[in-house]
Order: sequence, then structure tokens, then C-alpha cells
Amino acid sequence: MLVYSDIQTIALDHCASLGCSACHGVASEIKRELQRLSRIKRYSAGEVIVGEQEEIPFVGNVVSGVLRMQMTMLDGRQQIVGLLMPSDMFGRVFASVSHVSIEAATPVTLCCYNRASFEGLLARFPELEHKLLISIQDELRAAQDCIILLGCQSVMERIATFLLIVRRRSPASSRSASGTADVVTVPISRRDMAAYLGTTVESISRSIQEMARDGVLRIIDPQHLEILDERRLLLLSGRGEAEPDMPPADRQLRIA
Amino acid sequence: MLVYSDIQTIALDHCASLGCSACHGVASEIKRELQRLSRIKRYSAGEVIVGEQEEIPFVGNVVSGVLRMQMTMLDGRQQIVGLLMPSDMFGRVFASVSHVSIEAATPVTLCCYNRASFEGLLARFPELEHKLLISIQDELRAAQDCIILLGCQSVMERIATFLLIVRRRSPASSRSASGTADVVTVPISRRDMAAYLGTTVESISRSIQEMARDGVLRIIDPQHLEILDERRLLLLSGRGEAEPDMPPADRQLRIA
DNA sequence: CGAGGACTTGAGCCAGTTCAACTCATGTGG
DNA sequence: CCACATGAGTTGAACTGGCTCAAGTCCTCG
Repeated sequence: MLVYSDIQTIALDHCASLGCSACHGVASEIKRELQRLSRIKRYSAGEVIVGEQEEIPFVGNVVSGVLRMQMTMLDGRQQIVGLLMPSDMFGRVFASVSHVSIEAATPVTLCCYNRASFEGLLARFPELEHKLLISIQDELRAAQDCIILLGCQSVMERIATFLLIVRRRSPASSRSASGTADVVTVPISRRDMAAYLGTTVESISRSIQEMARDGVLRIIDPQHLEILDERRLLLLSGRGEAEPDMPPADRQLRIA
Repeated sequence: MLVYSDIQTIALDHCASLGCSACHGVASEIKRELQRLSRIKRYSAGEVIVGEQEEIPFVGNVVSGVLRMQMTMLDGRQQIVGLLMPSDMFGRVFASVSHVSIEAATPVTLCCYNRASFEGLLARFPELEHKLLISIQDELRAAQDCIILLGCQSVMERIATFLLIVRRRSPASSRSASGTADVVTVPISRRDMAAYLGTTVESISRSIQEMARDGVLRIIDPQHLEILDERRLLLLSGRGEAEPDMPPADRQLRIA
């Protein structure tokens, strides 16, 4: 079992090396301040970090695991409006209450900053606030991609898109060794997938089984899918030749 | 016909009085700079302001009319990922290309700033960048509301929600006189409504006709709907007692 | 006046939901 | 250590909300 000082070390390590949006690439004075304020917190799957309409006590980065931002309608229907993976920021600065509920979709490790203190840093270091602005813009873009997904893609397309996103965002470990099989690790339950993709667990199950029957992928177990035919998965996603694994050349120019 | 200097005057007027997010409530030095850089542009319905994957030459505020942000899939399906109404900002700073297409859904008047110049202002005035950050957060929240809409509401609920949003955002003029009928002016075509709400023009037509049959509203003409039974419209929206026209008391506490 | 676009209406169909049953894997208490 | 409950995932069958296609009206504009 780790003691607090170990955890703290891990935190700084992570924040320094993993590219937390808050810590990465900022001047060393800011980095020192961030490290001084950071606290590591761990939650187990299902725990609520910030409830809907509740005070936002802290903000921060996901170090490991997955957070879900979700909203619940009066009649109980739930929709996940965003998944936060390692290096993503969670929480909302300059807002007293959260309009979404932030929950652990898996066991998570978070690098947290007291919200008021973090806002203080933003005021003192415009450079940091600038970086935050950029990362919120990226989150907005992700939300808009999600709107496309829900607004005009079939369930099969949504699932294919989701698998490609997960693969792109998953740590290098699973894809690194060049000869290794192309295995996607689905980090969340079917139930969360359904709430994220605006469908049902049954439809997800059926679609994935169908992809397996068609030889697009192989089901190792429900969370581990080996991509057998990337091209076909890409076609199924409806986004065709775009996005993932692009010709390396001109890409840097096009990404903000 | 207006000449350029008139337009310029109108621009300053609008930016000063209408509460452009960029101009409103900032220090007078910044305001002077903004006014110096602002240029009014007008577009007629259907014109493309910034194309998908194109350079973003300028950013700014909507003064009048409605802009749509939309994305087109390879096979031609289109989805509107956001509508921009008067006082909303359009364009994306610190990004060389736009990932959405920005088009005039109606005739529009825009208060524009050269993007590079505006970015210069942001760097010089952190206060302005701060305001921009807040407004992007609001846009993110709007996008997340849109995700709820598409992810777990029926077509009828989406339309009811849309009408309530339009009513809330429409200028006081239509609701002001206390005795006046409660008429919502739908500012966009059925086609755009469909692309925004993730449905078809036929379904929209049917739903609105059904609401009229049920006495929830009266169809004056396709763009003008008189709300006859606000409570029922609210129920149809599936968001129940929430959001618009709330009991005035505790509300201020809950809105960020 | 004719063409074209916006909106409405009808009829049939289908993707995806709902409901229900079943298989596993995991965990709990006697 | 087993009996049992519980939850995640899968599968089948029936149903339905909303889509598609087609035809119609009305309005605007050249």
C-alpha cells in the first residue's frame, strides 16, 4: 500500500510526465505553484466526484481511469455528455455549481486543485488561463463531434466511431510493439457506452457481435476487442478516410 | 441604402448597447481598441462565412440574425452543431482552420474583428481573454444541452425544448407588452430545424401540427407560433418545471 | 404564368427499442 | 464450501417512433 508521500510523488511525476493539460509546457514558476497546490485523490468506480447542481470544490486532471460527465432528466433518463480520459481536465472554473454530475466510470486517480486557489493562479498567470482556454476549446470540439455522432449516425456508426476514438486515446502500451495485435481496451461498461452513444446495451451488444461475425473484429472478452480490419471499421464509422492514423505529413498543420 | 460610415456607426452602437460578449463590461481602454478594430459585415441567408477546413480570417459577434455552425459528413448528411444568435460570438481564436462551416441561416449582421488582431488584444488584455474563456464555457454548456437533446429526447420533446429556447433568447420585443399574446418567432427554416434537432422536416411538421391540434399552440404561420399552454409545452419538453420562467426567488443562486 | 422552394400530409417500412429469458462471473452469508 | 443473489453481458421476438418516399398545397420570384 502506498503512503501519502508516495502518492504525492506519483502525482508530480504524472503531472510532469503525462502531460496534464494544466502542467504541460508552462513556465517553471507556474509549474512549481501547480505542484504545490496539487493533491492526488482516488475514487473507485461509481463514486460521484461532483454532483449535479452541487458546489464545485476542486478542479484538476485525470491521471488514470475514466470520468463520465452526465446529466439526469426528471424522469430518470441519463445521458453521458462527455468522457474524461487521462490528461483531460475536469471541473469548471469560475462557476459555483456544476451543471453536470462528474462520476468515476472506472477506478480513477485525479490530480486535484482547490478551485479557488486554481482560479487565483489563473488570475496571476494569464499564460495558464490561455492554456485553459485552448483546452476548453478542444472540449467544445469534442462535444460538437458528439453532436454529430448522436444527430446523424446510425448505432453501428456510433460504435465504430467510439472504438476508433478509444483506440486513438488509449495509452501507447496497447499499440506500441509493432508486431502486436491491434487490441482495443474498452474502458467502460456497456451501460456507460449506451448512455454515451445514445442507445441501449442490447443494441451495442448486437452491433459488436455483428462486427465480429463480419470479421471486422474479434471479441476476446467484452472489454477487449481485436481490430482485424481497420479499413472496414473506418468505413463503418461513416467518417471514411478522415481522422485516425492520418498520412503523417500535412497533419500537424491542420490540428490546432 | 446605408453608406459605410453609417454602418460603422451602427456597429459601434450595437457593440456598445447590445451587449456583444466581446465589448460588454470590459474596461474602456479595451472597449476603445475593440471599437477601433471592429468592422460590420452583412450576409444574406445561405452565404458561407467560414467554410469547413478553411482559414478563419475573422471572429466576432452576431449583431442580428442567426448563424449556423454545421458539419457535413462524407456522404452528405449535415448536422448543425450550434446556432449563434445576437450577442453570441462566432469563430475560433488560436486555430488556423475551422472544423465547422459557419453559414448565415438568415440575413445576418456581424461585428467582426480580424482574427490576428483580436488575438493580439487577447494577449495584451488578459481581462478580455478571461471574458472569452467564460463565454466559451457557456458555449460548451449549450453543446452539452444539445447532446442531451439528441441523446435521449423524443422528437416531440426536442421541438418543445427548441421552441422554449428560442422564446427565451428572442428579443424582449415579442414578449414585452404584458397583455400581448405569447408568440414565438422561429428564426430558421424547417430544414435547419431538422438539421439542428437531428430529425426530418416531415417529423417536425407533424409534431407541430399535433401540438396545435392539442391546443398547446396556435400556428399563425410556419414561423410564428402562439404559445397557448406554456405549462403543457414545458411538460412536453421533458425538462418539466426546470429552466425557463422559473420561480424568481431561489433561481439566481443556481445559475452560474 | 411557370418554376422552384418551403411546408404539409399520407402510407409503408425498418432500425432500434422494449421486454423477457438466459449465461456467466463475482460476491455474500450460512 | 455450497446455495443463492446480483450484476454484466448476450440473445430472441415483438413492437413502434420516426424515417422514407410520394403527392399535394401554397407562396415567391423571375
